[in-house]
Amino acid sequence: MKITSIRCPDLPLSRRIAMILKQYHGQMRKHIQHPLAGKYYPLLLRLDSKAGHITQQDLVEYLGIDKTSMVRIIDELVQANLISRAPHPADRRFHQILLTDSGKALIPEIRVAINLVNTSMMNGLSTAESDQFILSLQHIQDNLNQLDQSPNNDCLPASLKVD
Amino acid sequence: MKITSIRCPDLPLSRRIAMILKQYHGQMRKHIQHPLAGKYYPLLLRLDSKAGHITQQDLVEYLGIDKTSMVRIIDELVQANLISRAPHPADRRFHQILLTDSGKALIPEIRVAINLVNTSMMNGLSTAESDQFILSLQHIQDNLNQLDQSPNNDCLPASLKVD
DNA sequence: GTATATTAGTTTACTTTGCGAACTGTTAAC
DNA sequence: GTTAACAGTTCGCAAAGTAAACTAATATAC
Repeated sequence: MKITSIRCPDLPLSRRIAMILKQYHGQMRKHIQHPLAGKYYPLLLRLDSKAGHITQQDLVEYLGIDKTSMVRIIDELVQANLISRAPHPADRRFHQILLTDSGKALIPEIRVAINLVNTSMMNGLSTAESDQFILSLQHIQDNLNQLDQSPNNDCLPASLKVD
Repeated sequence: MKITSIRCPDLPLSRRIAMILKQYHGQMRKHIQHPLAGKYYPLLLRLDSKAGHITQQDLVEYLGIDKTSMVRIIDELVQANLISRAPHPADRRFHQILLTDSGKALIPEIRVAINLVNTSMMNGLSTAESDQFILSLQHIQDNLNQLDQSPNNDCLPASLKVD
């Protein structure tokens, strides 16, 4: 894949965001040696920060992916010996998902990669601007989540919607 | 899907962007009647704005998707009578992709939906803030594109992986 | 001018991913 | 104890990306 990055001033917002996301993932994969870690670093980070109190369902909600896909991912990571399933002491329906030592060993590299990619992509923005950018992102996410939850007069012909 | 939007202050940037993108697409689909238009509105918009001078390869580069997927999408849209393939007068390898009248008829609704979703998601941000947000997005995209193009061994924390 | 290489688009086959439905095992509600 | 709800699994399907081989048309080299 060589193409990319024709200057497109009239790019719709969603296209721009999608391209950013794609590039971001590509950069992360480039800067993390272990291919599974490059692919599933948000999951591994989550396991690291919430050590021992994460179930598959938690991950499904946190990562916003399908539970059947989650089973596949967990299987893959277990087989690669990066994580393990353990029975939950209080409720045997749950599986605790835990980082193995090999998994934990990957965390520092992941954090380095995130810092590198984040600072690279913010290059040229002032700290005030990049801070504001993050805040706006959170704000936008909140707005969209609210839209999603409101019963939402599906498709009003034109500009009738609440907001 | 009921879950979503657990407050995750430590959400990695890529996750946050991915969730925004997902929600955005969902909103667009909700506000555009025609399911194909809801799915492929960036393509249709592109055809509208560059009327008559777009080939499949152009769209592949613009949208950043695979050329075999592009064939499928074009086939689907042709069959739905929203676009048509026409031979290029100067070079018969090219196919001009054109909006049909039915396709053109969808454009206003798409523009309304984009305006609606964009303003909804920017709700609560000042105009200065949302302007700055768009600028930052463009800046970030440029930064990531440059990273992608440079041969890039920036920081090899571990063993040198050229690519 | 002919041979070769390149390009746009297509086809085929493979893989990945998400999703719905049905299933097991476990806990909660009554 | 029966029933409902939930976590996780399995299966089958559909959508979407990828890679390789292919056709047709054009460009380049000689």
